Parts: sequence; C-alpha cells; structure tokens
Amino acid sequence: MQYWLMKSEPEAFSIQDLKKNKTTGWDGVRNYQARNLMRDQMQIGDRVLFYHSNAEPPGVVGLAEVSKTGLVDPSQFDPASKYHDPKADPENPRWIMVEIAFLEQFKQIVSLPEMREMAELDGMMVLQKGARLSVQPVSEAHFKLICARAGSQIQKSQKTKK
DNA sequence: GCCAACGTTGGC
DNA sequence: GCCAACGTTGGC
Repeated sequence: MQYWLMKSEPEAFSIQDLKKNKTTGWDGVRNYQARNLMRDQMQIGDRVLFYHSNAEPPGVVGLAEVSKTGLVDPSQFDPASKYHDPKADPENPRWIMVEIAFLEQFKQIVSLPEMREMAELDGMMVLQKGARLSVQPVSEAHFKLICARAGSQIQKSQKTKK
C-alpha cells in the first residue's frame, strides 16, 4: 500500500465536504506531475492524508482512501468550469483523476507549524520550500507519525487487528 | 495582500 | 530548444 498527501483549499472543498459526500472525484488537477501520480501510481486502497491549504492554520485534517482509479476528469470538457481545457480531446483525455473515499476527520488537526517542529518528519515533501505539488507521495513512516500525532482512530484499529 | 517559488507559454 | 514573461500556488 502506498501513502499520499492531497491538498485542497477548504473554501473550495474541505474534509467536512468529503465527510458529507462520502466520496469525491479529485478533479481540477492541471499539473502533469500530479496527474501522472494519480494515473500511474495510485492504487485502490492507498491511504491519503487530506491537507487543507490556504487555511488558518494549514495542515493535515483527516484521512481518505483511494476508491477508484483511472477516471476521466469531466471538468476538462466543461466550458463552464474553471478547469475547462480547450485543448482536451474527448478521444484521448489528458486529465485523469482518482476518486477518494472519506475515512476520518481528525479530532486534532496536525498543523503545518506543528509538522515543522517534528524532527522525524525531516525530508517530507510538503515541508520543502516551494512544494506546490498538490498530490504528493508520503513515506509510510511519515504517514504513521502524522496519524499518531492526530490520534487517528483508524490507524489504532488497524494496529489492533494485526 | 505580499511575494518567492515554480510551472507553463510562446516567440524566436 | 532556449528562456523571458506571465500566471498560479500557498505560506506568511
């Protein structure tokens, strides 16, 4: 299983929205590196740290899992969408997305300043200067550290099962 | 609201 | 294929 961090501005789509909707197609990604990760690397069941960017404070607010892969992002063909891509070809769509499913909203968010203080998270991509990539790979160790810090119920129950 | 970092575009 | 100009991201 692989681990990821996905950024969303809470004003656009928050963890509360995901909780309410249960699942969501991760549309609107218009960065090739992020697309390639979704298209080529992500697998059903992968765990996702849900990250609020442009928030006060920014940080990891919950958990999701990849529930569908290889979906065509419909917004590329929608002229009314701000993600409309006039160069997108319906015969050969360029923007591929995944669907993620809600798992948990953390009781305690793990804020960016807090993460910066955790020496064990050294090297984590989201902490690098200028790390704008909205879909990022996360190591298992970093993933677990953040879940532990958040008091994640899901991670706890997983541990007792094993 | 500022601005550094970064990705993309398009002229050449 | 280079690279300057421009737009966007996102922390602060």
